Amino acid sequence: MPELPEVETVRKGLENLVEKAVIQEVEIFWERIITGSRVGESFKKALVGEQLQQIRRRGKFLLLDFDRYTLISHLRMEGKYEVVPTDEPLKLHTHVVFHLKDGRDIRYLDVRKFGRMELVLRGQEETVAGIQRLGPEPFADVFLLEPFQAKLSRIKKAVKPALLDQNLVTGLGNIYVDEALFQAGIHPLRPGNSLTPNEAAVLHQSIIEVLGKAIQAGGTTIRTYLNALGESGNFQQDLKVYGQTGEPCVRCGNPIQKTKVAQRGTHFCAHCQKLTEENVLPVM
DNA sequence: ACGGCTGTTAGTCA
DNA sequence: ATGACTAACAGCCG
Repeated sequence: MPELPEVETVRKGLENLVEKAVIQEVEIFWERIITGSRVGESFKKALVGEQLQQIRRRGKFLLLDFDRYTLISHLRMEGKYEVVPTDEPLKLHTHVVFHLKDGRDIRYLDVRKFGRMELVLRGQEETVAGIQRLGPEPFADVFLLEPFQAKLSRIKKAVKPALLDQNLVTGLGNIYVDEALFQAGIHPLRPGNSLTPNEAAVLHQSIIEVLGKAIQAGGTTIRTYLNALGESGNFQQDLKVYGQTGEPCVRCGNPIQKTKVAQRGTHFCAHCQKLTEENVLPVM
C-alpha cells in the first residue's frame, strides 16, 4: 500500500477503530514479519494485556503506542491491516493476528511478506535503524527550504533516487516522487546538485503540495482490492503522470513517457521536464 | 506460458 | 558517494 498519505490514512482509520483496545492474545503465522529483539513468544508475551493508547506515524512507519511498548510497523509494498470479529475466517496472507478483549481482531495481511514490525520499549523508537535515517516530515513547518537546498547541492546522484531515500524529506515513494517532479517541471534524472536554487524551491513546494493534497484525498488506491483499511483513497483521480503512460500531458498535450530510473518505473513529460536546467514551470 | 512488472527497503559489491 | 544488483515474496498481465 504505502507512501506517506496511505500510511496516514491507515493510521487514522486504525486509531478510530481500536484506540484503547486491550490485547488478549497474539498469533503469528509468518515469523519473519517480526524483527528485532522481541520475536516469537517474547513478542506475544510482551503484548498480552497491553492497551493501545494512540497511533502515531513517522514517515511511512506506523507507531502503535501501548502502555509499556511501541509497535513499529512498516507496510512496505503490500502490508494491510483489518479489524474484524474474531470468529471471522482468516483471509489468505494473514500473518499476524492481535486478538482484542472486546471480541475483535486486528489482523496484519501482506501478500508479498515484505512488511516488518518490531516491538520496542516506549521511547525507544528512535533506536530503530529505519527511523533514525528519516529526514523531516513533508510539511511546511518542519520541511524547510534552506536545508533542503543545501543538502541537494551536495548530491551528485539523480534527483529521483535522492528523493526516494527518505533522508532529504520523508514520505515520497514511486508515485508521489513522479508527481512532484512533474509539478516542478524537473526531469527525474537531473543530478541533485544541478538544480538551481529556484528549481529546488519549486520542487520543495511541489513536494509539500502533492503530499498534502494526497493526504486530504485519503491517499491513492491502485490495483488493490476493496475493504482493507485505508483503501478508500481517491487521489488516483488527481495523478498527472503516474500510470498515465501515453496519455496527453495535462500541461502541454504531449504523451506521457515511461522509462526506468534507478530500477523503478518512471513517468514524466519529455516536453515539460527537460534534462537541461531552468525549465521551471509555475506551480499549478 | 513465462518473463517482466509491481505504492519498499536493506544489504553487498565494485 | 553512487550505481548496479540482489533479496525478501506472490500475483497479475500480455
